[in-house]
Amino acid sequence: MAVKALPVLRERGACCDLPLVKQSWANETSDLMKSLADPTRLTMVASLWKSKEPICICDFTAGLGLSQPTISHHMAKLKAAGLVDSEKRGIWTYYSLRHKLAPSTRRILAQLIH
Amino acid sequence: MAVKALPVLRERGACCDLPLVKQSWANETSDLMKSLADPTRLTMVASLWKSKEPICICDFTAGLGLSQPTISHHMAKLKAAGLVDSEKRGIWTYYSLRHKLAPSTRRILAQLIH
DNA sequence: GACACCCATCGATGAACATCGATGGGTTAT
DNA sequence: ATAACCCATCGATGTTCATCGATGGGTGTC
Repeated sequence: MAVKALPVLRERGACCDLPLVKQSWANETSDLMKSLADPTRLTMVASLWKSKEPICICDFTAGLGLSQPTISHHMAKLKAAGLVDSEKRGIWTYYSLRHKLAPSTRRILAQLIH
Repeated sequence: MAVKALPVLRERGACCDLPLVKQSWANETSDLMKSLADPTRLTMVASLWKSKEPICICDFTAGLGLSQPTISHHMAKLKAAGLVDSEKRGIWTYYSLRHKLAPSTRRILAQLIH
């Protein structure tokens, strides 16, 4: 117990420099994460990503075992996040991945889904 | 208004086939997204990612303007998600990105942060 | 030993979210 | 026109989450 080479300063914020990250980036990215932080929405996005063909809400209600308002609610969140487009074909409203998706967002989804 | 060629089926789940995604994947991935769905935690992870040097909690409290319990709480979530390691050096507890991070998780973070 | 300090945990509070039932607009078939 | 059907919105409810203050265990310093 003779030699000690550990930092023993006792002032807050004096032990190292914290590289503060730009706040706008953190806010925007956390919004994207929030929209994907749900198994139902993740399954929706992954299905749309893989199918490359629009899918209507009625199929999600049948496939996921949730009520139609719930599915619609999740879709509204994905749409608010700019991840999906909606298109009305005859009776049904079809959803698909947004065409003009930001390249960074597309790369994130590519890593997420597979 | 003579010819119409639109799909007019009227049964749920009859218009297309939904490729159901494996549930375990959705649950695990949504857990990861949840741990990242917060500006404070995102800033923490990004700072650790860039610094490549352990950072102590006291610096986060000073740099982010939050109370120490709040920072500790967020760190506990990141640790529960397997994203960070903690190491005690003298007085302070230092946090760093987990060494044995899954390659897929590492790729996701790489796309997220820059 | 006595004190100062860092950090994790607990309890409480207020906000945000997921889910559902019910309602209503819009469209197609009879 | 009437009925049937898809979908979005609204209200309500139970749950989860973020934040803080207070407490307590460790660990150095005097």
